[in-house]
Amino acid sequence: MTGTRAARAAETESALKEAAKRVFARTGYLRAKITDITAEADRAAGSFYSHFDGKESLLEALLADMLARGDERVEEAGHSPDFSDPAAVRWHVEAYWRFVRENRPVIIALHQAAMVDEHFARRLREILAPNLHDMVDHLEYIRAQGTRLPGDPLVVASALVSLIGQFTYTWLVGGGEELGRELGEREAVDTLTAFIVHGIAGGGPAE
Amino acid sequence: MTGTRAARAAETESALKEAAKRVFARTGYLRAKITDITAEADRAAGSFYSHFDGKESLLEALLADMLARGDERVEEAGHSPDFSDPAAVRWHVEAYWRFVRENRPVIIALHQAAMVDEHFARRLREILAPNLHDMVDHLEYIRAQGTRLPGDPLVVASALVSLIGQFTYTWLVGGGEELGRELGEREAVDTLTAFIVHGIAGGGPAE
DNA sequence: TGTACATCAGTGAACGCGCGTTCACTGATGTAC
DNA sequence: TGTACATCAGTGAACGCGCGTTCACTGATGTAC
Repeated sequence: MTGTRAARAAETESALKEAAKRVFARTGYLRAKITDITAEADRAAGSFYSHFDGKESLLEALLADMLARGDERVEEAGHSPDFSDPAAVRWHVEAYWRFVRENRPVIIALHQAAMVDEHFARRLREILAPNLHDMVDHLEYIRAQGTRLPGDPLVVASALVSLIGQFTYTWLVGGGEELGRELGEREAVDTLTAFIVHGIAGGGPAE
Repeated sequence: MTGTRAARAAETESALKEAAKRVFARTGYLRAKITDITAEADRAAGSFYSHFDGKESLLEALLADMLARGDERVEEAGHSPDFSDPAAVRWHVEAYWRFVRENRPVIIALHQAAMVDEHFARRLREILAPNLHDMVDHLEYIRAQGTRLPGDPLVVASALVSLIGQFTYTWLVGGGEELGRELGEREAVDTLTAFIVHGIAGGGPAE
């Protein structure tokens, strides 16, 4: 029966990826040793190199998986460009919050890799760029409708991305234990949405 | 003449610290080798250990310097607790922006060290905590005045810290080249201030 | 003021640890005839 | 269907590179008398 070998290899590869995610979530990407990952996956050290060239190539594979799942999602969900509508803002905030929660280990790894490796710094920017430009479009849309923005659309968009990105990271990755409480999705999304809706449109209509 | 020896040692120690800052700004903290620092300072490798126990102890010394300078600053500058006044918000935004700009290498190093070393993760939180609690106080103040906040003061304060911290990091440390433009202090502070003032107070007075 | 000795900052070659990576080997699966 | 051989996934001990850290040494500064 052919295919057993390939199946065994695929199983090991996936075991290594799952193990890597657990190790990244526990120890972080930068501190994770190859042998930590193979041990967690119950394989010998050498096994790793039948599947990946190194830790970077493993992370690249995890990114590909994550983005593939993310893309399916985007297909299904259309969203309103009208940022004066709180529901449109909420859609973005919620999508990002869930994305980070569901991909915590890979997000952690990518952030850490980006600090040390120019390749992953670029990769991180590439991944965030569409989101940023989407925001710029939305902001230009409401400006055309007569809303006075707090600044240049690109600068305001980068403020939105900074806010949503770092807030989410703080509570979901940092865990928020250092802030002495937990924060549920509902409250997080509500607060960010209200803050952003008023923040970008609070200047009222331009005269 | 006594004191020459001590002076020489002090000069080397400070040369190592200055060199470290240049290396951290160029290569980052995590990638910086001890010998990169000693070479940059024009000293022999072994010299390093007459002054510091290792890279961590060097960073701790740089943090102490930074915080000492920061504390002088806080002494002189009183600030208004009334966050419905844009000037009060602006004061915070501007202070943080300048702090990061003036301490870029140490900020970079601290962020990177915090990713890998629990000690520096705690240190980073400790350094940001007073700022966070100051924000909480200001938010509770305006809420007592009748402003309806977008959420719980602690959560909103963490949003403010996230926004200001990440926005500043993006433009001053990332350099913003990836966003295709430069951003001056004036525009940065104006935009953040307007965004925040409306974001926290845009809900109007509570009924 | 001079001499003899002690101390100390700085040097840089050498050592050794940690960990990524290799590679000869095993046992199982697949192929040829 | 059976036998002989080839291929391949996985193993884990061993190798070796990079870099932090040490340490015997140098020359200058400080101290004692």
